[in-house]
Amino acid sequence: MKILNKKVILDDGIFSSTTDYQKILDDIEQAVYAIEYPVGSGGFYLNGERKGNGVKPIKDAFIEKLNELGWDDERKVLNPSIRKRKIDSTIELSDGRFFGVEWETGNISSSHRAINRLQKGMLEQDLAGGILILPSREMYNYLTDRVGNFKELEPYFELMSHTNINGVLLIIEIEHDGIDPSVPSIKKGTDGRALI
Amino acid sequence: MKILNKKVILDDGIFSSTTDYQKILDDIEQAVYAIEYPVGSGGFYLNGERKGNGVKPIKDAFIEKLNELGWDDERKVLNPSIRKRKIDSTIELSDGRFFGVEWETGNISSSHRAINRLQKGMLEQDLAGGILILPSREMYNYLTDRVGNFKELEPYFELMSHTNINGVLLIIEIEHDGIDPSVPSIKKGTDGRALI
DNA sequence: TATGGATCCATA
DNA sequence: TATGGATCCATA
Repeated sequence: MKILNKKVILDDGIFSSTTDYQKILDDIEQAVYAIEYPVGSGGFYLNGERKGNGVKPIKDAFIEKLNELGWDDERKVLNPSIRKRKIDSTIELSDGRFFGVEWETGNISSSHRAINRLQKGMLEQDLAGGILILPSREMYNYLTDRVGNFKELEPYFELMSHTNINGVLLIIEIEHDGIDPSVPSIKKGTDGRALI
Repeated sequence: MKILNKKVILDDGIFSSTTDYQKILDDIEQAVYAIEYPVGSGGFYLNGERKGNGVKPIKDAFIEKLNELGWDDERKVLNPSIRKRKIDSTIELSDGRFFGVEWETGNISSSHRAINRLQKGMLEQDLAGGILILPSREMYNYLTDRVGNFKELEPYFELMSHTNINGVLLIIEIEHDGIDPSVPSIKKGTDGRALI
């Protein structure tokens, strides 16, 4: 899997200048690039059937990879305030706050909620920042109809930036490495481990 | 149908002091209270089956009533900029701007998008304000699972207020008048006219 | 019971 | 093709 774009929605320049933040970006890149399909292919290939691939296994693979890098998925996290926020994956920072990542697999409308969930955590000082990861519109063509995608959320980026909430908020656009008609469709319920 | 609550999310005190705004609130109240089920009962009664009632006919009845009061549903509106915004119902103001109303019937996550849609219109100066109408949690119990409801959006109200966008933004909580096991369930696809 | 999601539909 | 919706599922 590859990263096409990292769009900065909010950045007050403070947390983004820390080494904690650099480590977070490294982890995210590593986890995205680690997602393989088929396993061992050295890349992420979809079979080209439009609306033909389920999204959950891809997300599971990413979250599992972050777990390996020391992050906590929403079931692992112990801090009560963070646990209630039900953020896909979080990591604790040197100052006791957290950083949250959402990998969007629901309907595009739930991408609006995901951004709100991250901004709410920032506004309430639990989060130093957050990242929402979305498929490109090109990748979206091969996934479950109406799932969140970068292009469809783009018209709202300016609105989402129009606030004085402190911290860093990014939206990262990802994409498959190519189409390969010989690979099977990714089905709903497939074990995410199979994609790392 | 009755109104339980009018929550002010944004109000800069300017548009909210106009007679245009008073007329808008009157129209909304009139349209909500005009929704009857069964027709002629003088109220809005649900049959008490949990998750048993479709929401579209209720919305259709409300939008049709606003049309009668001079508002434009998303298919009627002619102004190109407003038309693109796909707001459920709008009305043109004395100053050439518009006011928008969304009656939420989709998933709760789409209520986040509906608020963003209204705030975007306000930020871009097309709208002087907007209203989102949501069922109470009590009413939600009898509607399609996971539809937008006031209580579930409430934790986000403070975040939604945390911006300096000009104009008025309200969230109105509505509720049925009572339960009557003798009335039929409201089914998907039922003509909204039947509920006015 | 509460909340995030996953999926497919309708219409311009 | 693009966008808002409508519905039901999974899990804590």
